Amino acid sequence: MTAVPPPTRTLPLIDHDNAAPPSTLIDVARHAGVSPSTVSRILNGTAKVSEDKRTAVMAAIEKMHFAPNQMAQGLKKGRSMTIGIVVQDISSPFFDETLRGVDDGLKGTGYASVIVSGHWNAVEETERIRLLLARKVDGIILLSGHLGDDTILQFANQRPIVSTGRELRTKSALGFKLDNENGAFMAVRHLVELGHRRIAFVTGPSHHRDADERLIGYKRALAESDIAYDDKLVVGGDFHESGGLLAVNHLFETNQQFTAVFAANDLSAYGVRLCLYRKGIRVPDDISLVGFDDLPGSSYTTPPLTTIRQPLYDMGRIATNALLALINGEPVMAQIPPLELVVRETTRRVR
Amino acid sequence: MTAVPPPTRTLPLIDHDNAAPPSTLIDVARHAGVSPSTVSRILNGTAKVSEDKRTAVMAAIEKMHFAPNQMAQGLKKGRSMTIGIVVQDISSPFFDETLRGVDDGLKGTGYASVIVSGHWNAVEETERIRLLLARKVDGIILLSGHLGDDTILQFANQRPIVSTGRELRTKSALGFKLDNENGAFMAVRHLVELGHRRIAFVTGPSHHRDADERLIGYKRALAESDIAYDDKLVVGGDFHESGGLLAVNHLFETNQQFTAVFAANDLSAYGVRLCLYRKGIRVPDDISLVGFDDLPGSSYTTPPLTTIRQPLYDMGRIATNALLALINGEPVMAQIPPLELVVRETTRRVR
DNA sequence: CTGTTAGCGCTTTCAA
DNA sequence: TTGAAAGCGCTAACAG
Repeated sequence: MTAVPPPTRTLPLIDHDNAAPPSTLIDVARHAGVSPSTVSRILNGTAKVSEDKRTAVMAAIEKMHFAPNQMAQGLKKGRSMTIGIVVQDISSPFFDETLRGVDDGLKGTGYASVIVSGHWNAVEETERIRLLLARKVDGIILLSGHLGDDTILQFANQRPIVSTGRELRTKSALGFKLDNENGAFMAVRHLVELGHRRIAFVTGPSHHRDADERLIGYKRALAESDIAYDDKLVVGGDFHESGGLLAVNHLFETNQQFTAVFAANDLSAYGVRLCLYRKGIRVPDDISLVGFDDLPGSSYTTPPLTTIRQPLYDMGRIATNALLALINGEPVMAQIPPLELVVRETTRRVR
Repeated sequence: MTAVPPPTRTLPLIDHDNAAPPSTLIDVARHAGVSPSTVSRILNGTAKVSEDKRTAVMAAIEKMHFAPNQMAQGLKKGRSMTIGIVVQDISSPFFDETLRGVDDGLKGTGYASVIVSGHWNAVEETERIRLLLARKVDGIILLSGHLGDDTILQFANQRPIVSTGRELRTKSALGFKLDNENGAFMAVRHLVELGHRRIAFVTGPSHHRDADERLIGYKRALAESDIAYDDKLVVGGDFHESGGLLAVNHLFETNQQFTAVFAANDLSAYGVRLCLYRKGIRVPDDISLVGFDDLPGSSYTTPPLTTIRQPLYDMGRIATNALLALINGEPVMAQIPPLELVVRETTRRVR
């Protein structure tokens, strides 16, 4: 027997399976008997390549299950084919709808997205954007951000950014927003037209831009209808169900009289709805209710919710197209659909 | 005047702004008067570095706003610090909760995730996994996948994979599932204990593993309660609200008698609820209703939904921890919490 | 403790 | 049309 010195490292043989060694472009080249550049050219259509070499290469690629290493490609080309998305809440139907739009907008472009959450907080948001930038994302979409325009602009000269919830337009940054004030105006106006005059308002989180604008719209609608503003009818919510429930509870505890409530978003409205149910108050027979957002679930509440529809999905698509345009240095144009009142079954004429 | 030849390329000067040129590690080294390796060592804590050099480097990093290029790092180290998540629906409260768990599990690890959707379809799912692999993700989490175990295993020898909804355990793949059958059993059992004997079942999509198992649980509960199985009480849904609504509608159209309905998931239950509302049937007074999932919204439906709680968030965390362990070659152990019945207000004793 | 050197896997001049 | 060679930004031996 020949004494072969055993390898010094003990490999867990059992672990090997049929582990396919990830093949590289060089492997393919070797296998096909051509140079790496030729393979690259075929992959990218960068130059004309003779038919026989092409087929040889294709065969090798097929056989070796080769797929170019995107990190290497990215490093070389300076493009990661990845965009970053900053949301505020990783699990909220609100952001979901928008993300669906983004996803569809990215379809077929070769781009993938990494989603991070700013958790409704400027510090964390900044942090996350830094991370995305270090990952060399090719662009960033900011959904309902909490940053100042100046900060955005700062970041935007590293990578293009498009942001919802703000007006902005430079060579590398685009922002667009919906008319929250007018949306709220429409909601309250609808209620007024049904004869309501004591209309409560469940606000969003304090200092939240959208929420504040909705409050303004509420006030304006009252003013234009010659209804005196009563701040005891305005009660604090937090854009969540629990906030809405607590808010209306508070209204009852302080003995307010009202025939309708307008909630700053649909989630709050759901909470309001539950509170009313608990008190045995019928919707819309006793009290009318209007939300804001038109979440996918809002057509299936009991009863289906009257609300202001935000074009969430479209915003995702539009933001994506705009970002792609910015990245490619193409002209951007963003035509965003307006808010609209969706009358379902939680509102009715006051008796 | 000296005639200076104009540059051949016309640069859009206006575009330049204060564009900070992304600095590299080499820039930092030069700036601090040390070698690149020293900078790298400081960044990675790979070796001891004298205090003065360290401070010089830190200063340079600070000053130049340097952040290491992750693509270069990744290429070199063979780790992208990115994991891939495959969901089936980019905007569903079901996946959201799980994603939140994943997100929390990743917190502080330096990993980011790219989320892709298989759209409930094996072909697309395979395609997406290929994409993730080409992106050199360090591991993959598969949520409610549609692939066969063999396919998973195949992929798993490129990168570790953990999957929900299947039992699996190799060196590079882990799968775990909840006991859907037992969950359904508990739901129906609860109804039976309340005196119900005519219990309708709204199924999930056909050939969907979880859905099928829930049907089996439904049947078993009936059998063990000596209630004859009546297939006219079992009607097809699709895990969406609309399916639930249509299903119950069908029940009425075919004149079935029943006092309770068990929906294969919460979304279906919402649809059932709406159908009942439209018919003027009270829940739970006239008909009891049980769902499956316990989505975040289910405690705010009207009335709050009795359902089988899936530990969605925990599954996300557990899957993440397991994947991280697989990636690092550590031993994995997954202790998953059980399903449980959450009794809320859509069920009551039959009169 | 620190600098030099050689790549990671790919693309892209530059010549031929 | 095709190959050789340089290099994207970083890390990891290997000397010193």
